[in-house]
Amino acid sequence: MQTSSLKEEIWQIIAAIPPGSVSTYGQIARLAGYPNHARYVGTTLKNLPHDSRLPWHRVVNSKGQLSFTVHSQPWLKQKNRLEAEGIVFLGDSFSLKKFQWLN
DNA sequence: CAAGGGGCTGTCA
DNA sequence: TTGACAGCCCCTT
Repeated sequence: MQTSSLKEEIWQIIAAIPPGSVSTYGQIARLAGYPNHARYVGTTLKNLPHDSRLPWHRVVNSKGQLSFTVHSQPWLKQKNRLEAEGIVFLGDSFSLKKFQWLN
């Protein structure tokens, strides 16, 4: 279909992230063909409908940390989902090198 | 039609 | 090593 918007391209890519792996905003933007759109990826996820099935929790920043305020409600939620998939947290972050999605 | 903002990133000190 | 700053582009008012 005519995915006339970057938003849909981004959704497609995120939907392809396998369980137990994570990806960064920059990586997703790059896969979509837009190297400098990392920020937009974040904005797009923020605007996702609540009934969306996208694994948005598998998207983190380049430091191996969650982009929310540490220990905040959404932060904990994302952390829980990741741990449920096998990601092991070391304090407030995890080893990005170890869990990042290799495409 | 024009302006502003955003769940980021990479570089420099 | 950690902290701070500016830049990137698309969508919504």
